[in-house]
Amino acid sequence: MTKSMSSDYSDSHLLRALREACRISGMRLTPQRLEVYRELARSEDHPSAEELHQRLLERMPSLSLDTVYRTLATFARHGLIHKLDTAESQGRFEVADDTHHHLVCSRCKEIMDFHWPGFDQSGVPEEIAHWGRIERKNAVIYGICNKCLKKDRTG
Amino acid sequence: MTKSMSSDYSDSHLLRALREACRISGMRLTPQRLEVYRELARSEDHPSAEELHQRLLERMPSLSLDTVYRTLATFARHGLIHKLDTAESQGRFEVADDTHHHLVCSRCKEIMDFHWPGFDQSGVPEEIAHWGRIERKNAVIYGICNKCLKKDRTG
DNA sequence: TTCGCAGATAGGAATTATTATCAAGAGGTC
DNA sequence: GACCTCTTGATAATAATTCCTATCTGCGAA
Repeated sequence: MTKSMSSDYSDSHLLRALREACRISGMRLTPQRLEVYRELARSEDHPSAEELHQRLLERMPSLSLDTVYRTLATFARHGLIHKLDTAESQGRFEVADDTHHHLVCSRCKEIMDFHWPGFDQSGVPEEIAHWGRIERKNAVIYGICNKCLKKDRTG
Repeated sequence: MTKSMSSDYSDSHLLRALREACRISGMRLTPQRLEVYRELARSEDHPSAEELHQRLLERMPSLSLDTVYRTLATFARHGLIHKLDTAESQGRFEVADDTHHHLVCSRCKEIMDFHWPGFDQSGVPEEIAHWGRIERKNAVIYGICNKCLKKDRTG
């Protein structure tokens, strides 16, 4: 959807981002990391670690699944990739009472609820108006909470 | 946050919703289900199946973890509760290239990307303006895609 | 260019989360 | 109250993810 043409042009632009991130954060650019990143960048779907591993095995027969997991975690930590937020998660639950949204601290992982009537009342973008029957919509906001920010400063 | 006072009043209103859902869908109202629901309703946090099970063991020492899992799945199927959508999921990934959002078919589970500049450009509600440093926000829309709707009609 | 080492990898084993199986038990309708 | 079917508990099985450790390597310093 998003990256409808992963041309050489856009590939290299993503690879530049990767190199840049490595340089800045001191993260090493290993062949494994490069390949994981390229495979993910060229994927039109939203693969799991397992799926990426399968796809990469042809090119890198010795690549271990664990490395894929670790690499993805590393990339996510540096903001190069996102883990999707779409339930079927490793379950956390709440009663479906009033509609609200979630604020997640990416440091301490605490989840806070908040209300957002403006969002609730807005429709959905034209682009998806004819996709099917819409049932509900939910916003998730990520950041770092004051508690964790303070720890940074003092600790 | 949301249910700041789980008073008897609001408890009973939720329990009514549960009874009603049971009546409509033919789902049986067992003591286990009642307790799982009540415990979740009174929880201020967002417990996992494991956590709920722990909390309930005091009251129902013979309650099995499996039952908690099954009950939560049943409730979710009937829309009585939600599984949260906040990453730390059972990983699906994508490169953090352009910002986009996700459309999930609750029937076939397919995930589609879409763009929503109006949402991207809107700020965040006053309520959370001082929570900490906001890094990004993401919308997830649930529904049933045309493909699945069509299957319903023909199949 | 070469060297050294902190950080990265492979491979398998261990954990953790979740589901399936199945016999026994209990809602709810008549 | 009896019956039928859906649920439960216990245990086993599977899936997803992380740990362990010996070995290797990217890359900054010399």
